[in-house]
Amino acid sequence: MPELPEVETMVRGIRPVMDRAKILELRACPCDRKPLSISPIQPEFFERVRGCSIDSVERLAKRVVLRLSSDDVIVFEPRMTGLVLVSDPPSVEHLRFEFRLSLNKLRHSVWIWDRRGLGTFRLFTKEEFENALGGYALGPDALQISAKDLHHRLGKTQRSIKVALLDQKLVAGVGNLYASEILHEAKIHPQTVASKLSLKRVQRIHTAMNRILLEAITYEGSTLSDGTYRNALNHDGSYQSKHRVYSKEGTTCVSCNVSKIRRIVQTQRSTFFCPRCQRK
DNA sequence: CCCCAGTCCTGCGGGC
DNA sequence: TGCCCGCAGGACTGGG
Repeated sequence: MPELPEVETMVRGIRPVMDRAKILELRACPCDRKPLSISPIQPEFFERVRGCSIDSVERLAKRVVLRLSSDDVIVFEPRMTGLVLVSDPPSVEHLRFEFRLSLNKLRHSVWIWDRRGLGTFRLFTKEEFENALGGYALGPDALQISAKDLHHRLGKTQRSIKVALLDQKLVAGVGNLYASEILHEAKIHPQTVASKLSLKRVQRIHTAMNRILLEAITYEGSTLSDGTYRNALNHDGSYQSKHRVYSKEGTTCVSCNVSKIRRIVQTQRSTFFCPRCQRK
C-alpha cells in the first residue's frame, strides 16, 4: 500500500533520528519468520554496515534510500505492508530488522516491520546502485515529471491510462489507490487509451497528480481499514478521510452528487471511478 | 518490444 | 462457532 505520499512520510519521520547517525549494529529480529521473503538478506549485510554513519535519508519513488559513509546504499522497499518505525512497533511478531543507532551521543533503535513480508531490504555498493539504480528501472518521479514529458511517455503505450500510471518505468511513485483518486480529480475515464490523451487532458492529470500527492503528504498518507500503514511514530495517516473514490463503490460521487461510484478490475486490480464525472 | 497472468505473503471478512 | 476461500496489490518473472 505505501505509495509516494506514505514513503515520503516515512522518510520525513526517520530523518531526525537516522540522518547523520552511526550504525552501531543492524540485526535480524527474532520473529520466527524469514527476514523478508522476496529478497533473502545477503550474509555479509550486517557486517558491512556495522560502524558506518548514515550520510543521507532519501525517497526514491516508493523506496527509502540510506546512503552510508562507506559508499554502500541501503534500499528498503515496503511494498504492501512494510514500515520503518522509530518507536512502538505494532507487533513484535512481524519485526524483521533492528537498527541500533547513535546520534549526538544518544542511543536509540529504528525497526523494519512487515506483516506480510513482501517488502525488500537490500544493500548495494554505490556502483551497483548508481549504474543501474540498484537494478530498478524507474521513470521520473511523479512530483518531478513535467506535463510535457508525461504526455510524451503516455503517447507510447496503448494501455489504459489507469494501468499506465501504475507503470513505474513510465512515471514513478503512483500506486493503485492514488491512481483512482488522480483520474477522478482530472475527470478522465480510467479505461481511456493512454496514447489518445491530448496534451490538454494530460495537463489535467499532471495537475491533479501533483495536487493530490502533495495534499496526501500533508495528511501523512492514507491508513486503510486494515490499519496496516503507519508513519514512523506508529500513528495513522489521515488522508483516507479525503478519498473521493477509492474503496467507495456504491456511494454517491461527492463531485456531481448524482452518480454512484463504480468499481471495475483492470489488470487484476480494482479501479474506482464516477461514470458521470469521468466520461470516455 | 509490449503487455498481461501468475507469484510472493498474511490477515480479514463473507458465506455457510 | 469455526472453517474455507477470496481478496487486498507492489514489483518481478515468464511467456504469448
